[in-house]
Amino acid sequence: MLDIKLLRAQPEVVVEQLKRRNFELDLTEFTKLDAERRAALVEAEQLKNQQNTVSKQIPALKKEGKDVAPIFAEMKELSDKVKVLDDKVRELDEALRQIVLTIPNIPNAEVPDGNDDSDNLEIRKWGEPTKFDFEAKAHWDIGENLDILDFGRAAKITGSRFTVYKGLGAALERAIINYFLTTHTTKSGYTEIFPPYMVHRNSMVGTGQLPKFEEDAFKVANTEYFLIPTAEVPVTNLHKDEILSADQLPIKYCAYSACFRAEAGSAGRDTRGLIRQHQFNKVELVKFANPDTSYDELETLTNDAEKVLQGLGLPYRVVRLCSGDLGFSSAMTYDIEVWMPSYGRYVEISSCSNFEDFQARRAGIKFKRDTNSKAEFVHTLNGSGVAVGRTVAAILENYQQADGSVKIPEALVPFMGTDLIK
RNA sequence: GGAGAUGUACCCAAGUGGUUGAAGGGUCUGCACUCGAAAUGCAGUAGGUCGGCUCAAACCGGCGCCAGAGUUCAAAUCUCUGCAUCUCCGCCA
Repeated sequence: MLDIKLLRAQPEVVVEQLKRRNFELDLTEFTKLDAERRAALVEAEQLKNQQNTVSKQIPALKKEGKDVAPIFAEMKELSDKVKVLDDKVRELDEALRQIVLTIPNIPNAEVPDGNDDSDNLEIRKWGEPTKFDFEAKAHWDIGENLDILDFGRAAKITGSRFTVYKGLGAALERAIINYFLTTHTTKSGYTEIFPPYMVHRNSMVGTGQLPKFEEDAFKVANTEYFLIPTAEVPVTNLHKDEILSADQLPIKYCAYSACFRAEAGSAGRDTRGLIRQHQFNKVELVKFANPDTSYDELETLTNDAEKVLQGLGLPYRVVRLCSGDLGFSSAMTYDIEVWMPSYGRYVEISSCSNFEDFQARRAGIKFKRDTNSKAEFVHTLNGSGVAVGRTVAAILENYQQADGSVKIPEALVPFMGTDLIK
């Protein structure tokens, strides 16, 4: 959520900044409602002040035996007026909130201008795209040939965009989760969280999935709960409505969770294999940072995510998303893209973002520089560290052998108990 | 799922309709005393949020006793709904 004071004071600046992400912001309705709200609020507050003043005198007047009936009649009128005005303010508040909640974050100045992912800026590359002296297969074929992935039976028991992992396939998924969490907690200083997989509406609003993108989420029938699309939602909301102290920052959490996405609007895209599923596993990194250093924290967070890909020996590159490709809540995002031989290109495996105070304002997450200073919003950051299913896909494809077997990256062998799937 | 109880500030806790601007402790902070600390004394410890006036601060006002709705001239206090916690029962991994 943007600062309402900024929308008031410099609307033209906000409109200009949001054009960079191809978002046309029309503030006429906002400005009108905001002025109405303040007028009604000031009037209501003046009347309430009058109510309070008179109410305080009533016990004394009663004691003196004065007739208070005429005063009560007057106060009744006042009270009715206040009720009308309060209702009006409440309605306007809600209307304004709905407007502000659907305005995306302002891109950071360092974000390159652009329309879509073709305008993203490559920052660095690690490793070289894998070369094969035989005809390389796609991971869905490798997985089915080795009898470790079963898309057909997953479709039978649930539907499309689900996968059954079997045998060493299931073991590989589990080993990767374990390797990621172990690395982040022991090498990079993150505290592990295991969160609920369902959250209420307010949490989804706090991180920015709602109200705008409800169609992307799974809502649990007969409840007001949503299946989490990422551990970002419960983990960021851990500190909702809290005031932290500066010496706690940065707070660094990592969390494994299953993630659930409706994938509305992506019909026909990535229909084969593990790339785009309704349910997938992910280890997420989340930081709560002092605004002064949040961009340094974004760099280290991205590096922490890269670390696990380096450990697995998977070639990747890091791109800075252009303004048009930026997510709703983000001020700046680095995507980490792993080399996927079947696609013949790099494919997103992690998205690391600084949301600045956009989520913190929605969720009420603040900190104090010291005991006497005013509470300020923290900056929140997160990134995948990294997507597990896509890692399985990348390992199957990049480590496949001519005989159809797949070597296990050395770092995973202790977690797998074997160095080969055949 | 059933029955009962509870929800007041950083913590404990008083408060059954009006001068509550929420008692009293604890904690913490400052000051005094002290070489320093402890003890003691004094002071502060309701922050936050939304507004007004402002470059800003100061100042002034609205809200605030889990959340929301209601009754009333007036609600921490009465009523309803929801949420959370605790105890017991049922069920269950």
